[in-house]
Amino acid sequence: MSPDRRIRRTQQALTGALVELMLEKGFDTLTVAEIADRADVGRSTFYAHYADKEDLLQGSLSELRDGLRAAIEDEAGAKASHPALRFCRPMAEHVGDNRRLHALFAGGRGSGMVQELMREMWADFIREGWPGADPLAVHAVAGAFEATVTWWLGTAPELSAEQVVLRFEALMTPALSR
Amino acid sequence: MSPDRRIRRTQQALTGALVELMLEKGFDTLTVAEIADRADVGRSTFYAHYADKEDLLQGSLSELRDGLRAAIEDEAGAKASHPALRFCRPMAEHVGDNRRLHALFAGGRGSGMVQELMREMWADFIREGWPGADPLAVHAVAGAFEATVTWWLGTAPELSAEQVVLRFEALMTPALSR
DNA sequence: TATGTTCCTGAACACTGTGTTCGGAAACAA
DNA sequence: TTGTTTCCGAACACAGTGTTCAGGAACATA
Repeated sequence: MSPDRRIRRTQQALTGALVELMLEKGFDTLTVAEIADRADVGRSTFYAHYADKEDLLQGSLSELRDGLRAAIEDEAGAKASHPALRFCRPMAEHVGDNRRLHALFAGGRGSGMVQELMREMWADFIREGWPGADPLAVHAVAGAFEATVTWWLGTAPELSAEQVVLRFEALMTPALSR
Repeated sequence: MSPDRRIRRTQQALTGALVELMLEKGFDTLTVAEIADRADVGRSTFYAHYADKEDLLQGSLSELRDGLRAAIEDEAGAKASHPALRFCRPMAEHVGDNRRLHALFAGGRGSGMVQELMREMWADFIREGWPGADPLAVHAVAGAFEATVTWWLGTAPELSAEQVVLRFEALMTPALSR
């Protein structure tokens, strides 16, 4: 991709350090010096590549997003009680397998921006499985799912992904098939 | 309430300035100096009353919350398709009448903390109208409502509160009455 | 392998915002 | 009036940001 290997090295190190540190202490309290240190990169080098923390996050996010989307679409053939909810099961399983990561996304620790992007992504998934959907319904379902995940990870972590999916589908299916 | 009038004056001025400024430019970019200036209060005085921005917000929030709750409970007798949704109509009307305020709450501009508290408050309302409710369902409905309001104010502001309520109730009622 | 370009580095700098301290002036309750 | 409490503003130390620059290292190319 990148012509110069040094650029690739540096950027990979920085995004890697960002993810590591976000898992350890969230995004808001992170400093640029901290990220550069962890990446073993000079602080001035950071600014040669990114304008600020948010800029780096933005860049890293599309990667994470693509990875997530791939992980979901692997199991896209799954059956669901309503096509709009096809995303639920693979997504819930991904959440269950990467709880710390998703706690960052769903909870408030991910800098707002992450949260917004995740919600938008969920809305996309719903739209894909549900052509011609009412936009109000799409956002309502996305919000319901996000809140459910947040509640799951924060308050009822003993539940399995399967249990959450079943209860969520049982709740939302009647709303969608009217 | 307060023994000393100066304390009351100062704290009222500060919370007032906070709300004003939050409406103008959100919470995150606010500085303590800015708040103190707007309140016409010395910066050191600010720190004599509050540890930091968040502390002041916390204090102001319970007021706002109480005001909101009162505004809702005035119209608590309203009919709804399901008791758990009784909060929707008065809340949506309050949102419609105070769009700038709620755009702060629902959107990401309110510092995360606000957002969390609002969601918790919505969950409370739902629980009150729906004793013995499944906690997953409560959070799902609260999340759905929050996302709906965010979508409304951000993407479809031309809708009236009445329209939003009708569509939201039509969507969620089948989910709740099973 | 030699050459010219590009990138990385570390230190320095100016700047903004934070939170604390303190002595004198003003407002307060009694 | 008197003694207490609060307010003020200026000063201070500190942490983080974003920029600049000169020298050295890594690179692509021929």
